[in-house]
Amino acid sequence: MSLTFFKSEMMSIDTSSLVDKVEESLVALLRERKLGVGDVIPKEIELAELLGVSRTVIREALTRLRLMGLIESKKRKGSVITSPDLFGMMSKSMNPHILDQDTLKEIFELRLVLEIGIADLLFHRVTKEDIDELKQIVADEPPVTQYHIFNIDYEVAFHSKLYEITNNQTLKKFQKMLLPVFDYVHHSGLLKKQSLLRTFVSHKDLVDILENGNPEKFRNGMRDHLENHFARIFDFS
Amino acid sequence: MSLTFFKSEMMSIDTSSLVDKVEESLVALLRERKLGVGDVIPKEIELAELLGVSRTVIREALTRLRLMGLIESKKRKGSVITSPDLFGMMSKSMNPHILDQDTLKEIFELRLVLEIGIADLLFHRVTKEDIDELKQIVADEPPVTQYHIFNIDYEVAFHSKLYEITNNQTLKKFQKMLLPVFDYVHHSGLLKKQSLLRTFVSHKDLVDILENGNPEKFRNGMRDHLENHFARIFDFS
DNA sequence: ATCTTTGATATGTCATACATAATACTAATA
DNA sequence: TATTAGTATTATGTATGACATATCAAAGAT
Repeated sequence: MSLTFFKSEMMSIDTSSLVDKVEESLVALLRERKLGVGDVIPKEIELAELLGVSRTVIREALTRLRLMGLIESKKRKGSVITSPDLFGMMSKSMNPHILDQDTLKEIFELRLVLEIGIADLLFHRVTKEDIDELKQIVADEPPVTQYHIFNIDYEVAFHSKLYEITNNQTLKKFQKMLLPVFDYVHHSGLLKKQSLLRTFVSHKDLVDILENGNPEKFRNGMRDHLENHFARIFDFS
Repeated sequence: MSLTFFKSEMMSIDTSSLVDKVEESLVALLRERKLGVGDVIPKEIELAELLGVSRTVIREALTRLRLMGLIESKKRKGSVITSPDLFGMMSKSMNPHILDQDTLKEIFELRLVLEIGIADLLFHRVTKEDIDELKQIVADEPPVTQYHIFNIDYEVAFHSKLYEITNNQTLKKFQKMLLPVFDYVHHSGLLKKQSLLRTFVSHKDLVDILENGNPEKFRNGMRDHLENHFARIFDFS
């Protein structure tokens, strides 16, 4: 037998634990039985018998599903299937103090990408009320000084509202999760200091574009509005 | 005592389970002790004693951390802290068959947002080799017919390469995770059928823009390239 | 008929024992 | 001496049984 044979054999050895397999089995089971949101799944002991493992393993597997937001467990009632919260879990590990620097910077970039990319969604879904609300937010902002020192609260309020307008909950949750990281990176020494070269497209300008312009203009406006951040990214390396 | 008193009492009752608390305690513990990637954490029994709970509870809590990608457990060695894989967990629940329709559509949108938003990253980081590779991919594609029936494989190859050029691993992983969902939504009856109105900006056009144009042109080009998808989204509701 | 109590039930927690795999240590062999 | 084979140790993985607790439902009291 050749060495490569052994290697391929080695590679194919199942390194997953029992719980891993049970987890898969459970997901498969749910799909098989076409169980949807709201349906209760068999109780732990039954599952243990069905799959031929101990309740401990079942419980660990169920814990994972619960963690994924796939099920919710209630005493006496059992576990019911719920619509998975994609970001519920993720947000727990989205801790700036734990993430490494590279990832942090990448998340910073990700936010910029999103803000520019949502232009079309915005224009298609924005309402008169949204425009009014944005105007109100802008009106409440302190006057922009020459040095463009922005208040993080107003910054968040404005951009959060934009995500809201997209009417895309997934996107909204995603942004909410990214926020603390963005804030952290912004204030940490991870990126080059702000250059403050010139005055950029303001929030007010963006609202104007959203009201009277088109997606293309908005993308360019947003790109310019974020120039400060982009400059910090690109200057770093 | 008034009713509202009772109500507020009720509300403030901690509904979280022991495991929930232990989980928080553990994360706090790690941060407190300033444990970084690679450090081993105390063994399960020690943690059980330290926090005054059974090993079962500790294990469930550790399972969660492991699931978050915060730690890795090895027999005999114990558990060591790892750099959390933000999307490792998420990708498990990113199962088209499990997600509800609204979320699926939102993810579909998310992909479009990303592709348009990455223009600046692309232009800042693209190399001559990348351009060549893209040209090669395009050259291998079958001729685009009038009806714009695209082959999903070539589609994926091209767009994946774009994400690669951004040199943003987080973004890349994110895209990889979104792919199956996008594919699923594309083929499912969730969205309106393709309208096939006209010929759009092709992959080749995009490469040209990336080579000779600027971010703004690329964003517009990509927007046009994706017009088909956007039309399906916006026509739905 | 309504409220209270009680009991049944399924998950939550605990304790213990054993299995398994990876490492460290020891001893045998060249 | 160095290398290998075997053995012991150790921490996680799995199994089992017991009890705690919360919730629902039915029986019972008002």
